[in-house]
Amino acid sequence: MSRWRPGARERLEQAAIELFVEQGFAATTVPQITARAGLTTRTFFRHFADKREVLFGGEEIPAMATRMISEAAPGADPMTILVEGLRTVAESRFEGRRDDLRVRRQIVRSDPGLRERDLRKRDVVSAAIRDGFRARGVDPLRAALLAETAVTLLFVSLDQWLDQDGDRPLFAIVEEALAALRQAVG
Amino acid sequence: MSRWRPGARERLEQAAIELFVEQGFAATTVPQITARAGLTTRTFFRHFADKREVLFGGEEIPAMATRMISEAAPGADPMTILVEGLRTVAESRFEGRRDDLRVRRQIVRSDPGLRERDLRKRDVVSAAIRDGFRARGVDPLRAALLAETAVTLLFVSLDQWLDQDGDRPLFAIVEEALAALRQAVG
DNA sequence: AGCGTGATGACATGCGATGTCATCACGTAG
DNA sequence: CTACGTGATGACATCGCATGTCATCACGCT
Repeated sequence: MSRWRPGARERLEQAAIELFVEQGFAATTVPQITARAGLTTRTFFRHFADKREVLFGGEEIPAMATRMISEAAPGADPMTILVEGLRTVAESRFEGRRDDLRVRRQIVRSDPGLRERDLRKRDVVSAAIRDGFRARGVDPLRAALLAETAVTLLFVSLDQWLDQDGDRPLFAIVEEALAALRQAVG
Repeated sequence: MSRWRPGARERLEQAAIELFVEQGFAATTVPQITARAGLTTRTFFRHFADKREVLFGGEEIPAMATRMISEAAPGADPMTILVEGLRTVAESRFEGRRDDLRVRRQIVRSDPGLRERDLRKRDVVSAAIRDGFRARGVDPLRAALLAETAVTLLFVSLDQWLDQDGDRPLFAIVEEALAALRQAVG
């Protein structure tokens, strides 16, 4: 084995979530997190830019968006690309993780600072989609509107999906939301 | 005159914007702002919850949204209420302030933390619209989608409006964005 | 065996943010 | 005219986040 136990980042994420649930985000200090993970404060900030970031590790979704849009068939309709992308993201990144996501949502809702960070992460997704469509030649206004709409559909549906008692698939709710949106604005 | 020069809040806002332009948001300390405004650090935090908030003083837009939605004609179509609300906000809160808003946008763009705060302010607007429609009996899914769409239309259009060299009215761009959205999702 | 590399620990520091109490001017009641 | 309440501000202290710097140690490569 190496000098240090492996998985420092994962241990920090786990310890942080535990402490946030136990005593709240604001009441949890970084030294408490690192103590539980068996590391030092300085190491925490080498893995995460700030205390909030420990809850928002992944950059996979914007990367998926960029890839899926750039690899779509040359003449494909943007809205078709969008819906297929939403299906892929819903099924690969959210489906089957409802309990974890509910815990996360509860923590995020408990702190305005975490809500801000959450919104910025969504904005990064939106920017990736927007830039992806622009690279395909979609005009900037439409690209921006499509990107914002995609993020709206995904996260409004995500909230409904986490609220429900049953187990309707997330993407079914996304499709329902899209139909509702079309009716509402049309 | 009173013991203290009046307009402490306005002086702090003015001094902060000046310093942010001169030397950047991160490089500006609260003591620098208060020194220029002739006040103390403690007084700054009595007027603003944190350093970012000095750029986001107004709560008028969510209040306008709540009022306009609740006072609309009983049977009015939600989308009609929305568009009329966008017209009112565009003309009363943005039109004629392009230079100020450009400076503000530049400052906000220069710092990720300010971008986060900006997104949260938009989210407050969205929540006000959503709750307003729910109070009218609109079903929750549609209320959330309408609210997010309204915020998207307003701020995507605002960006285009600040980018343009000419002087098309903001609301004209909002209408163009709505047409583009209808075509894109329909 | 020696060296480079990368992750971590140890130490120091600045600033944001907050709690507490004192100070002073104004308005109002008596 | 005096006394008191009220509200804004100043002065002081404190905590925790965030960051810079250097040392330490294991591993892999040569």
